[in-house]
Amino acid sequence: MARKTGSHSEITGPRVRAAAERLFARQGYAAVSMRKIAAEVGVQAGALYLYTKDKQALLFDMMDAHMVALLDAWQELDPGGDPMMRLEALVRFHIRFHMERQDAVFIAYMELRNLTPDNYVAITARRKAYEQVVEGILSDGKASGAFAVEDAHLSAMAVIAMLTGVNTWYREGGRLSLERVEEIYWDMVRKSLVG
Amino acid sequence: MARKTGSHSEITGPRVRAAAERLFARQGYAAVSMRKIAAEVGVQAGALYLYTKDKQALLFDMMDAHMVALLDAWQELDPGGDPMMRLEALVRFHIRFHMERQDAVFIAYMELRNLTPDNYVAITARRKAYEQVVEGILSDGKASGAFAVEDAHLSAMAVIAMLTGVNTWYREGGRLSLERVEEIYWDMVRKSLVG
DNA sequence: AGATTATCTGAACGCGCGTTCATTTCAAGG
DNA sequence: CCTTGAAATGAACGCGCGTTCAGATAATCT
Repeated sequence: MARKTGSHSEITGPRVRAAAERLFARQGYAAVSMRKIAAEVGVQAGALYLYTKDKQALLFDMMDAHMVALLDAWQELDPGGDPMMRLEALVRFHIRFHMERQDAVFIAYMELRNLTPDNYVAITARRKAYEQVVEGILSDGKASGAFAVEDAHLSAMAVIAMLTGVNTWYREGGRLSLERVEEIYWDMVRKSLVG
Repeated sequence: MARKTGSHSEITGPRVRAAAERLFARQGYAAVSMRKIAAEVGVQAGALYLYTKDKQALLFDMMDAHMVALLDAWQELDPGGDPMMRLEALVRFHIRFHMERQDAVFIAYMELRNLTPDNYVAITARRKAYEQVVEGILSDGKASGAFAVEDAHLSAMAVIAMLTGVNTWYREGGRLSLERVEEIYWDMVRKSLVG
């Protein structure tokens, strides 16, 4: 396994990234050594550098890929049009997408401070783009009279925090199915935004 | 500065704890060395051990103190009685309390995985106690018909996530005063829970 | 089979880690 | 002025860190 030839690959090798993602999510970037990641892959530490420039690139690559996947997936799914329908689609999408990527989400939220300044700026820009997707829907709904929103930015942040919070408590096989959770959250979000 | 005599103090020295809290919040527990904390206090690393058993105790003490302060402060403020009034009091209290302790809150959420198993259990128990405060209010309101809540636990988690989320975006001197933020969040929470 | 290239090892580098402890500094009380 | 004991130093300990690289190994192609 490895890159084709010459200089190191632009994209972290998938097995290395998967191992790093698991470990970063469970123990945190700073607490995970290259040797631990290598052991998880079944290789010596030096071999990792065939797939990644350094440890920081490992973190940045997975965070950036996650944010891009989030934005792309929503663009694919965005029905456009009626703000109420768009928001419902987004709420359900957000919960589903985040629940399917618990490790990546955890890392995206917890490891921002371990990014170099340049990388921090890049990831933060992606986050802002997603926040503006939500804020845009709320603004449209406010303009059309569908939502009774005083401050679209504040409400967007409130909705995102609420939805992402599912990750901290929901466990598969629990009392509620994910479909049920989706339903109830959408109900709460909708009610909190209409007069 | 230091303990009275004999064995190390049960309570981390306040200056050491303040320095550790600042640094843990900004760089993370794993990335902060005892030498960095010592430098922040203006002392050599060895001197820290006059005030704390070890690095782990530094983390646990501040997290435990934070959770106890949260629970005590609410007990002091809890008006009891009408669930709607209690919930409003809690929403405003939660936002204010958390905004005044941004570092401690950040640590309480981010550093759970750096606790030893015993310490993790202890802190998690405190968290559950607070979650049950909120869940209790929602259950009462459901029973009395004040709230249209399908699952009190889920709604409690949703509310807590939404409220704590304020910490991630609110900055003093911004567009909105904290009073205004309190107002809008309470409005959203209330609407999301009534029919 | 032999050559070529991709893949990986294992040792090494300088460094900072958490923690301990004998020793020194320093303020206060007699 | 001398004693006491608290407060802090600074060196030391063994260890694991991120990263590099010369060399070994394994796969592929002619």
